[in-house]
Amino acid sequence: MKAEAQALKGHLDVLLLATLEDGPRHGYAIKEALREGSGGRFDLPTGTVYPALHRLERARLITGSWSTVDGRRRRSYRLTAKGSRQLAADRGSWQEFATAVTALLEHRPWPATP
Amino acid sequence: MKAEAQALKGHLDVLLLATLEDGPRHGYAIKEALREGSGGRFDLPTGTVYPALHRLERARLITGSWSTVDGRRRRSYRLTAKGSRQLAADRGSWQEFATAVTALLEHRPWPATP
DNA sequence: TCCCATAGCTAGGATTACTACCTATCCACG
DNA sequence: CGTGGATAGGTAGTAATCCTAGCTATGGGA
Repeated sequence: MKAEAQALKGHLDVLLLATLEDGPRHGYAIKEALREGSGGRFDLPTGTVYPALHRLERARLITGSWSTVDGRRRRSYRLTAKGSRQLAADRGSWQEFATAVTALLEHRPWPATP
Repeated sequence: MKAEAQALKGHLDVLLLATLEDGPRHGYAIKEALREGSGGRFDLPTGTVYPALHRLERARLITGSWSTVDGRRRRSYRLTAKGSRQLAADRGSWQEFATAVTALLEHRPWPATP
């Protein structure tokens, strides 16, 4: 059993959607954006990224199109309308989730302070 | 496929350990502590809680002992020394993780602010 | 009387991210 | 020239996690 495995814990999809928010990117660029945007913490193997993109495409949250740049084929992805809505919703969920976990870990009562 | 499924996303173990930080609790009480401490957000089914406790016990992060209160048998758990160390480490990991995700979702450059 | 809260449990399934592997191009360096 | 690294895409199979669905049992209140 590995120690650092499963580092993304179900939040990969939001992160992928978020990297596409300011315009289309291809898979490898998305991977790099996550690595750089997280200070190197999320340096994901391609075996994590590509299947996830396929999953998002099947769910119609993103759409991809092939192109060729410098002899290398690329698949560029962009957010669909559904994907944008999902991203907004997931952002909210993350906030809630993070607040709840932090509250429990910091031993604070839930912010219901009347 | 369910929408709200998999709500814990790999962070269940830290939360369980955290509820035991201020003293021993039995499984059901742990479940209630999580529910109340999260404002109802983490209302976990027992099929999530009990197997997780067994997992933590196998890993020697907690130890359990049987007792009987009001004719009901209980298994009380408490943190081991290893569990305490793990909790401290996991708290740090959570902070890092949450910071990274938030940075990416908020489109901020990584906190390298000079 | 009957159901709810309390208290414990398991089996099996769905989902997820990972490891390990593969192909191919372009470019820098020796 | 040729080799390795960065770029760019991919798959198969596995481990881990949390969930659903089901089970047993007690005590107390409607």
